[in-house]
Amino acid sequence: MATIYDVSELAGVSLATVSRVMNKNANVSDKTRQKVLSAMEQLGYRPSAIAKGLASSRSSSVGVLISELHGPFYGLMMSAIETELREFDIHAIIAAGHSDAGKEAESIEFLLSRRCDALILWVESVSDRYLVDLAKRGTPIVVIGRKVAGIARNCVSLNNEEGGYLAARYLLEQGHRKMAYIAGPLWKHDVKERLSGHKRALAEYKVNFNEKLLYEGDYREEGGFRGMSHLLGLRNTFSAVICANDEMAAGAMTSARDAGLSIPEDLSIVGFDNLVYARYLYPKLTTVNYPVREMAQMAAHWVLKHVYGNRRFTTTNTFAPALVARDSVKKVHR
Amino acid sequence: MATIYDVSELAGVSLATVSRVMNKNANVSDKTRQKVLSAMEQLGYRPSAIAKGLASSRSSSVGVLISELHGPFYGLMMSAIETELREFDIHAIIAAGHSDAGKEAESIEFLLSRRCDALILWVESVSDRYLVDLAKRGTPIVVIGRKVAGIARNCVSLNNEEGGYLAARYLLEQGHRKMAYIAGPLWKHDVKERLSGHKRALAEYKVNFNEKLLYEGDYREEGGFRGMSHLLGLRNTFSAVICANDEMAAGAMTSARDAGLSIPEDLSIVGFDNLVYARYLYPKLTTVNYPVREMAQMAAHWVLKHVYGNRRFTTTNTFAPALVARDSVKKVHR
DNA sequence: TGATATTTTGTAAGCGCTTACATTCGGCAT
DNA sequence: ATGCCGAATGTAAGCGCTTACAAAATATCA
Repeated sequence: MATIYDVSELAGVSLATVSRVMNKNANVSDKTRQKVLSAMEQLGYRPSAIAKGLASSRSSSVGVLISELHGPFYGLMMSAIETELREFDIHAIIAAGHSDAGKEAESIEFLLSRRCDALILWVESVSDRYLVDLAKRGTPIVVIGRKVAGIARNCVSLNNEEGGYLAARYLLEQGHRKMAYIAGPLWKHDVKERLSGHKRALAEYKVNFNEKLLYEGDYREEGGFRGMSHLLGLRNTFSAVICANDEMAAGAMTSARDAGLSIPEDLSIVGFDNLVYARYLYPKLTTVNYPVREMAQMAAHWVLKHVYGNRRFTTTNTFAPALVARDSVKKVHR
Repeated sequence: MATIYDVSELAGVSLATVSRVMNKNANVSDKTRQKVLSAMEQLGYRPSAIAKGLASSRSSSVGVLISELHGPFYGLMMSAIETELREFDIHAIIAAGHSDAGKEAESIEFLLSRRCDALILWVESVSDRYLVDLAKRGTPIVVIGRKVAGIARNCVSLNNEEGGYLAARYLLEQGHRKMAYIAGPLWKHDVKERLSGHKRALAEYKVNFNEKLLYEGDYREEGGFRGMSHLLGLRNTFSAVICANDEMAAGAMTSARDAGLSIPEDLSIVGFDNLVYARYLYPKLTTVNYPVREMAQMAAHWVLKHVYGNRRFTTTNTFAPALVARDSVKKVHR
């Protein structure tokens, strides 16, 4: 592969000049620029990002850590970040944390060893403390989906509590009083927040929260399926179930149907996230919108602004959820 | 950030020795190794992947190009590749090609400039010729999901024709004779192959292929939705529709239902890919399995074996689809 | 026209590692 | 002691760029 030396030789100029035209930087006369450009062309020259990174201590890459590389939620997030960054020739180096503190930390170290200029992190297991310390280590970080005290300005988060509240309130408004709740893994921050919003709405309507009707799922279809099966096996009755995310809602619907129930006639269901496919489920899922794309873009903009000095962006730290009413909830007359 | 110099100084040894213990290479006495290790520990030293790459002309990274960063299909692929590679401390640098020849080529150049040790490519728009030339440029490549003449040994592909055949034959066996077909973008290789397998099955059963009942979709829910709406508006009748992938099947189901049809009673549907969520659709989708994960792993193994010299892997180039019968097809008695 | 300001170009010293080669160190046979 | 040999360690030359700083070329103006 051709190097900058080859180019400089063929063009009959010095190294520095070639470097200058590459970086469209300084003053280079048109004549030399042309010579260099055509030499590059002839040689099929591609600058080595590696050498460039070493010399400039700028890797033009930002590390992105998410829980999983698959899944509609992270997929969208990743995609949005990549798109924003790519426009500025910044590359996203993507790693998975698998919701495990050890792996999350390991992935972060990995990204750091890659000398990323900044890190965008969706982390669930690592402690607030760890993140605060990390932020001090020099590489700028932005935490997405979580609000960490002490580095709040580096966080882009959703008001999950409000989301949980909205879902429950909607159901209450529709007349439901007995509802089950399929949560995500209870140790996760957002899971707890959604649940507490849920309880707040119940309290507001003076209805009791029934612990028996709470199931701890896994945020995946499978967990929703099992959760619903479990709930249906109970002696308690309920007219609606709230799932802490859409994937579990999909699984729950399948399970309910397997049990012979029809939705929403026999049972109303609400999800959370508003994934693309929520509107292709049957019936179309009523859910709470999680503005992932916007948040991901915001994280990218933060980096573009604070790390790469692009002044055109303004940043916000918190986002609001919103209820999206579709067909999976029936109004009940009491 | 601490460098190798800092470590060597603190440990009181030379650069080379530090490098040796990092690479668990040559003969280093236990005593020195310990000194070095503890110096690293003290300094919180992380070797710079960048400097290492420059010096060794090995980046320990492989470029992965897929069409989109989101979407269940690519997500799974990416995830599987990353998992396999990571185990050997090789990192995947992921880029999106957006099914556009220009962007695909650009992304490839990008990955090349990053000096990836190898490339795993899911490309749809770039020509066979381009790929053959690319393979000659030095960086080893493996093409996934497509069989390119001339570099067949570097390809990991699925027999799409067979998949199309299986879907159609299944429907024929169930007694269906009038079927519609919602294809993907017709310029894509796999789309054409699936369609031709479809036609082969029809021919075998002496059933005419009705061009009117062919709709060109976009491989996404949206396209399936529109395709179904279009087909239902036709004067022709049909008892089943085959969608060239599961996402379109999901959209098609929604549209059919919006039109008041129930599935599979009024209309049978078959998908392709067997995405995770196929079994959470209602009714559970009958589809053709695409062994993405296995294929992705195979691509990773190929690289591990041929590029990084890991002899433990054996490689296969072609994979077979298989029909997964679930609930979206009704048997018709004729 | 000559002196000075301004552009344009070149020189060379890194950036943080790897690695071929040279050197040193012990241990052992003689 | 002497000499040899393999193992352990050190030396130094890159890898392909960037970037002060210096030098040369050109423009500007009295």
